[in-house]
Amino acid sequence: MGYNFKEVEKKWQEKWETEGTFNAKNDFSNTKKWYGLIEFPYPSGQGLHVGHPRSYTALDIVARKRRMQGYNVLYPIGFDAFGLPAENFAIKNHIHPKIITEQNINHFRNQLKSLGFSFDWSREVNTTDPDYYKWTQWIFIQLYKHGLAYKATMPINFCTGCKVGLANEEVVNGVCERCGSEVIQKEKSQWMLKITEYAQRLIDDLADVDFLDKIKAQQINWIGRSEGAEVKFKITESEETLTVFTTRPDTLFGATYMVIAPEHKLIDELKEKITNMKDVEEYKRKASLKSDFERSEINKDKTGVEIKGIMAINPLTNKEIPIWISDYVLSSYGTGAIMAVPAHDSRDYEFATKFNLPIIQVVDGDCDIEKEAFTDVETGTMINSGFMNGMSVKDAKKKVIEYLEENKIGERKINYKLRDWVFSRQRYWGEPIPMVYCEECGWVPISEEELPLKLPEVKDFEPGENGESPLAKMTDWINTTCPHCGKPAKRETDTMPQWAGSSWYFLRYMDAHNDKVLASKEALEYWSPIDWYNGGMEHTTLHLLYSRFWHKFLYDIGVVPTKEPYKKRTSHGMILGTNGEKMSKSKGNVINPDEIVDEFGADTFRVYEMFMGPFDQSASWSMESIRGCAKFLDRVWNLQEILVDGNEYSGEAEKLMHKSIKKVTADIEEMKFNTSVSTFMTMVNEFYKLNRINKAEFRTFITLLNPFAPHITEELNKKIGFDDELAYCKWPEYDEAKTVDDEIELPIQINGKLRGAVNISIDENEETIKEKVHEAMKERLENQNIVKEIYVKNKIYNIVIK
RNA sequence: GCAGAUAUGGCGGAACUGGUAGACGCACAGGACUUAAAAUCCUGCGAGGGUUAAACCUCGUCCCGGUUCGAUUCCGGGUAUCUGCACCA
Repeated sequence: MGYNFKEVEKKWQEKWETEGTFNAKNDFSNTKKWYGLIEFPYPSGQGLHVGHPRSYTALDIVARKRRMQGYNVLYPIGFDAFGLPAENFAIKNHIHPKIITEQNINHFRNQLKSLGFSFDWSREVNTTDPDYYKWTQWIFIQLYKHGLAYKATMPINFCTGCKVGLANEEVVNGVCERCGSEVIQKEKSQWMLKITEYAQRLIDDLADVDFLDKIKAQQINWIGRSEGAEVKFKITESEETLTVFTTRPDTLFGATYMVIAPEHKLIDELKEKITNMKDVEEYKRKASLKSDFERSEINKDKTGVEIKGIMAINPLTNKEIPIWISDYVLSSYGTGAIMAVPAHDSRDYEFATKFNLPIIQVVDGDCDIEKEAFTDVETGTMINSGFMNGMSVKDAKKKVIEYLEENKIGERKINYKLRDWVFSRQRYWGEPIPMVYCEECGWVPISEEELPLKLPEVKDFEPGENGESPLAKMTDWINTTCPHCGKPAKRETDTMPQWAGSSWYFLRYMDAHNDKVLASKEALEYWSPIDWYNGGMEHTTLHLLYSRFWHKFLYDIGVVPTKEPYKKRTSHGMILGTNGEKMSKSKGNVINPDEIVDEFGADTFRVYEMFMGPFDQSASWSMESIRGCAKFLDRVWNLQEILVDGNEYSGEAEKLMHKSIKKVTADIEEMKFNTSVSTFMTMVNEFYKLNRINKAEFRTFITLLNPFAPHITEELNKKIGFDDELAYCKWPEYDEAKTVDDEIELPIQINGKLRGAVNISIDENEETIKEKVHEAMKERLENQNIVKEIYVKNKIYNIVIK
């Protein structure tokens, strides 16, 4: 009789659901708690992607193992449901995004349930639910009250055809994805969050968490701390100064020109004095067409215009040097202006060579300055640098900063690449920003009792004409009174970015239905911090940083008990199409998880996704390989046919059992799920070779396999006569002494090449091994001069001959 | 461009802290069962040479170089591919 996965999986899923088997217990007295978190999905119209279950299965395995180890486990799920696709669908089809979102969520929920994850569905959250975003808005108000939210003028992508603001994603090769018109950068007043104030702490506190090293590196590089100095340059014919940030103040004597970003305010301030304003304006216009990314990408061919009529003065040499405008300098980094030292910076070198600007070498070292810039900071010696001549770069740096500070022309400065977070979106489908503008009082947050500030019902989701949110057309909603003085006032019409809801969702899971606070103190104290967070490598910069920032803020104001939200963070690789490319509708290589579950069942699906390759690396889908996993589970099912009695491991299987328990127990912690599955396969092969498996061995085997394939193992457990369920049974233990072989085959090498092997008992005396080895290698060693013999205990015996 | 990662048979991959490269699975080939096919079971399976068969030999973990008795693993220099780049999530 074959294994009927359809019947069995349905039976167990229904049982788990009606009994709430996997719901976390609100018993805060159990001190062993474990909180596992996966990134909640965006419920797209395409349904679940086969990539989602890779992460969910992995932590599901850990969660199930933890339950067996006696932990009170919280493994929640929810939906990050605000976002562009639903809104764009709404515009096209005139359906409210709320309706589409609801449909999509229902679809996702069913798909997730069909895979047998041990989620606690009683705590499901949905970021678009007013009961949820009430608290997103509440956090924003706290940020505002603490001076971390402010208004600033920032550029948005603006489509000259549709007259609307666009997301970066909607800009393809500089034109609008929809209408093909030119996209320009347009200045707009937007809400900003001061994440830069937390930059140093976001770096420092990484020391206290267990994130993969590569994730820490990504975070640190993204924040981009660099030490250097700010230097003020005087401008001729003017009282203005031009301040630059540089990491190489030691090369100040070699600064032969300045470059400012096209958006730099100096241009406006000195436009009376600039004699070639036309050229400058034209260059600015062209630059506004490019994003920062394009600007740094296309730096092979540098462009720029000299600003005529004004010069800067090098504060050390007192020489006048020209000021240029170029888009390789970004307004968003540092001060938006640089001092160019072409001899010691390769971008400046390229620019100077192209425009014939002077190159003065100030650091001497092993390099031909005629050919390229000398950028090494370790070996050089200062030249052409007045009071710094003869110093090392390191000493010169120190000296020049002292000099700058003494003479009040500059100071030591730490700069971060990290920029403040642009928090406004000119969109409908997002959390309304709970702020009101009053002519008298300025920006005022709405009263917290009024939260949630619900999205008004609108019919038309088209964005407003001047890059404004669709809410700008809702005059009834906009007009309100000032919470402060009571006079007529207007609401903010921009909404929050999708990042908002996902920056704190993990807190809501701890106490999902609380209507007084975002989560109770007891729940926060008990469940914090998240013990293990797994998600995609593509989220390791932005989402991770944003949520850490919010968490730190909530810690500062006493809402949460820990500095960091996540104790441990790991990442999974992407699942690619069968052709090795990213799955996408247009490429026609999308695998639908429903079809896989229908054909093979959830257990096979889960086992396959764990077996397909190293968890942290991308893997291509293979329809052939998944059949191998289905076959494996059939073989597991058929083990019943060779089942014999026995309450203890039999002698012939004992080593296998202890070794396998050890391997799987460790593999799960290290996320080496693929080798766990290999271990299961090897076990099954061994049982068939022995042509018997006893009850004790069977029970251990299905317990180990249960987190991977929960349905079939629960069913087998019943079939072989156990009354309990594996979900909360005890995780198997192993005896270290029984995991080692008594006898091993010791490989023998001659000059590092494998030449044979001898059987030895474990930890055998070196003398007798030597005898055995020499006996075995007798012919090869005849008339040879033995130079050296190396024995690595129980590993290898190497003889070096000459 | 900047940042992070990856590279091993026909394919996915395994190999603990530098110690028998290729576990496990797929594909393929041969055999058993069957009237036949599917399913299942058994055997083989890096390349080249060698042998009736074996033994055995040489090469082989992206490329070039180094350290070492010994390198997929460590070091230096390259190449290729993947991911992110702030309004996709």
